[in-house]
Amino acid sequence: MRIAEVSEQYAISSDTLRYYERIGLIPPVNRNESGIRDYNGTDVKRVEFIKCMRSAGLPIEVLIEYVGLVQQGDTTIEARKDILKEQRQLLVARMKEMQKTLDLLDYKISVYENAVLKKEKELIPIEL
Amino acid sequence: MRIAEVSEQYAISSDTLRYYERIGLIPPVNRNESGIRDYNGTDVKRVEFIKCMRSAGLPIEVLIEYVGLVQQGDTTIEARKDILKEQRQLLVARMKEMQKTLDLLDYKISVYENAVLKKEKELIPIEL
DNA sequence: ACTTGACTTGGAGTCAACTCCAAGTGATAA
DNA sequence: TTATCACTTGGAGTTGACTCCAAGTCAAGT
Repeated sequence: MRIAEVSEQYAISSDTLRYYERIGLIPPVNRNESGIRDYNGTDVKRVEFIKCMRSAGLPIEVLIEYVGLVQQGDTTIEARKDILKEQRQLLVARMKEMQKTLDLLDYKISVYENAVLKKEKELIPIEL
Repeated sequence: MRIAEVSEQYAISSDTLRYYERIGLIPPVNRNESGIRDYNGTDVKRVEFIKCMRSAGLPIEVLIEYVGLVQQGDTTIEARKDILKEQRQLLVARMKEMQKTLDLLDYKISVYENAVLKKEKELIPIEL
């Protein structure tokens, strides 16, 4: 799979994919004879994983550490689990914050809806 | 209320509070005789609102637009409602993404837990 | 043979949102 | 009176995460 295909499939720009590789978030992708990236199944899976994690706001630094540990093999399983657990906890905290904000937004929107209704009533006398 | 108190109460740095005022996210706060900010109830409420919205990731630009409309009075109620509704929808979308990520994290963590259990079993022979 | 188009690189630029700094002021404590 | 301390300003610097660019390579189509 060429970079443009991966880019399209996951809606990540080619620039970003190269950037991820440059900073070590994705290990060096294999190249064909003319030096062009050829993403294999493992590469694509990793892109998918990164995309998912990034979409939830996990920092790139943490993800670099995590994929580094994955590369190092089974001895790092505990460390990897710890990272995921910590990020999970931070994610839950962020979601709770967002839920609070959502509740406030819903309340404010309902207040505005009522304000609009009231205005409409004023414009249309009861007799009609 | 002096800036340091507001800062402490809402865990927002004084620098950030001054920054918010400078960019128009908070309207100019009243000063005492020596030019020092004295936040009144309305100011504090606004800080609280901003903090809540920012913690959920609503962009500063959007919030500036919103508080600008609030300043302009009742004629802007529809526009304000539209902004809040749009941001609500974006927020729900982000939360859905995060829920997907949370599910994947939980799955991965459970896989790691099992891997650890398996390792422990290997170390402790059945006979014991 | 030449153009087109997708790729390559290293490095610079951008953006949002802060965060820090130097130099100055004014009220209180020793 | 002098030191301390919280505040003030305008402006510069930082951070995280991209995003863009110029110059070059290579394979395929006309």
